[in-house]
Amino acid sequence: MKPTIPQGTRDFNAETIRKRNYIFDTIRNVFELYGFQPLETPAMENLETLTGKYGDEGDKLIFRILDSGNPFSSDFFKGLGNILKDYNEGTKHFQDIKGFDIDSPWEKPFWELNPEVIESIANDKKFSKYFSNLKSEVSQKALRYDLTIPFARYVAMNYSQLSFPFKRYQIQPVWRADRPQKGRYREFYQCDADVVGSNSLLNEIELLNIYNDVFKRLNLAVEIKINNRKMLTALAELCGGADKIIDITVAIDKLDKIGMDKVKEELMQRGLNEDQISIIEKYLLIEGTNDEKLNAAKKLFSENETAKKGIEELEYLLNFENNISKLVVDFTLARGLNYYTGTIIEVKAHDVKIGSIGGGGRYDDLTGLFGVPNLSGLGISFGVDRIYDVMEELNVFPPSLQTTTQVLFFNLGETESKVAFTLMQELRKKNIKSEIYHEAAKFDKQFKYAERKSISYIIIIGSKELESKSCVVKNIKTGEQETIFQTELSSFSFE
RNA sequence: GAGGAUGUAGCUCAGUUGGUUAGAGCGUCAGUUUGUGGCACUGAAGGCCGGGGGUUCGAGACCCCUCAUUCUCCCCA
Repeated sequence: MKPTIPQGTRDFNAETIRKRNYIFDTIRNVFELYGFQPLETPAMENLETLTGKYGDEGDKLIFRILDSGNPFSSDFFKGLGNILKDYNEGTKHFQDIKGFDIDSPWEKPFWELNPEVIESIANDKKFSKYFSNLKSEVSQKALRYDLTIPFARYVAMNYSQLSFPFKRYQIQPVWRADRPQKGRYREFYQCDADVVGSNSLLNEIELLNIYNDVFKRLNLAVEIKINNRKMLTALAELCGGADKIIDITVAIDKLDKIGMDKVKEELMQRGLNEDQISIIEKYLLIEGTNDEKLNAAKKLFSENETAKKGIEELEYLLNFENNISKLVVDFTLARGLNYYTGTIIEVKAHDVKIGSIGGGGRYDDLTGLFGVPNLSGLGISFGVDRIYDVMEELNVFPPSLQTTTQVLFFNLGETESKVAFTLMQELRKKNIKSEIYHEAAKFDKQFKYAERKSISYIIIIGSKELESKSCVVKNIKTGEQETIFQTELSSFSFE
C-alpha cells in the first residue's frame, strides 16, 4: 500500500522551504519594523471559542476534533447512550434517517455492542448523518480557523496584563475543512498583524503601509482594495432593511464573478424588493477614480449619517500623505467575515488568477464576544501559500536562495577519508558548508552526487596526495582544478 | 454542499472496435571504464493495470459499486 498524506496538505522540500522562509522573513522583518511583537497560540482552541465568529459558511469549515481525539472516549459513549435511550423510547433520533432498518443491526441493547461493531455502524453510509450529529455533540475542540479570533481570545484572557494599544504579529498555520483546489489548501499559513485598543485611523495607515512595504520587498505588483463596512451598513439602511445587511453583502461581493444580473437575481431571492434593488444597483454602478467614486457615493447617500462617516474615513486614508501604490476604493468589496465593522482591505496580485493574497479590516468589538467590550481593533493577514504560488508563477524569487553544500570531499578509502574528514572539519570552522561522500566509491558516482546537489567544488585526496600532503581542488562548473598543500586548504576561496 | 476529469513501472505517460507473454521516455542498478564526472553504447531490475463485483470463451479496456487524486462552482487566504 502506498503511503499518502491527507487531502489538502503538503510536504515541503528544501527548495520550497527556503523560498517560504524568504517570504516569512520578509513579512516578519516588516512587522518588527513597525513595532509589532510576536505571539503564538495553540493549534487547537475550544470549539465554542471559534463557532459563530465566521458566519454560517465559515462555521461549517471549522476542523473539529473529536473529544480527546478518541471517537470512542467515554463522552462519546455517553452521547450514544443518550441516543439509545431515545431509541428505546421511541426512535426519536432515527425517524428522519431514510433507509434505517429498525430491527437491524440494533437487535441487541446498545451497551452490549462492542467498539468494533459501533465503528462499523459509524462507517455505514446509512448512519453517517446521525453520527455526524453525534460527533458535533461530543466535539469540544477544533483546529484554529484563523489567527484573529485566537488573538481576541488571548487579549480577553490577558486583558489586565497588557498595555494598550497592543500590537502583535503571529505567523502560524491554520486549518479549514474545505474542499481543496488550486490555491486552496486545508492546512496553510497566515501571517497576521493586529492592533487593539485604538480607534485611530493612523493604524489603518500603518497597516496599509505594511502591505505596501512587504509586497515591494517581495517584488510583487499588487492592488490594495479598500472599502468601509459603514458603506454597506448605510446601503442596508437606505434600502429600509438594516437587518438585511448580511444578505446584501454576500450578494454584492459576487459582482465581479457573476455579473450584475445574477446579483440582482440573488438579491430578489433574498427577499429584497425592486426599489431596494435599484438603489443597490446604483451603488454598484459607481465607477471612476477614487475621488469620482467618493463623490458619487456622497450624492447617492446624501444625508445618511453612517455613509458620511464611512466616506470621511475613506477620504482620510486616501488623502494621508503616503506613497502607497495602487490603493483603490472598491465599493463592492465586502469580505465574508462577520466581525468587521469599519475599514476593510483586500490585496490582489496583478497578472495572476488566484484569490486574494491578503485581507483584513477593522472590528469594533471583537473581544466583546469574550467579555471585554469596547476594544476596537484592526488587523491584516498575509496568505503565504498563495503569495508563494504567485511568486513561483511570476518567477520573482531571488536566485541566491538556492544555497547548497559548497564543497564535497571524495572518499577514496579508509585512511584517505580520515585525512579528508579532518580537513573538512577545518573548512566547517571557517563556515564553509562541506560534506564527505558517505563511502568509498567510483569517481563516477561521487561526481554524480556532487552534480545532483549542484555542489561547486570537489576535493580529491588519494594515495598520491597522502604522500605529498596535498589535495586536488576542482571546480566542477568550470572544470578547472589545481593541486595545493593540505595546509593551504583552509585559506582557499570557494566562490 | 453541487458538478466534471483522472487512477497502468520510482516519475511522466502510451496501450487501436475487448484478443496470446502490458509498452516507451526519464530515473535506478551493472558493465564498456579500479584516479577525473556530465555524453554515448550494452544489459538488468522494477507491474494484484487503485480496490471489489459483473458482462464475456476472453477485460488494462465495457457496466455497477467503492476508494483515492484533481479541477470548477459555492465560500475563502
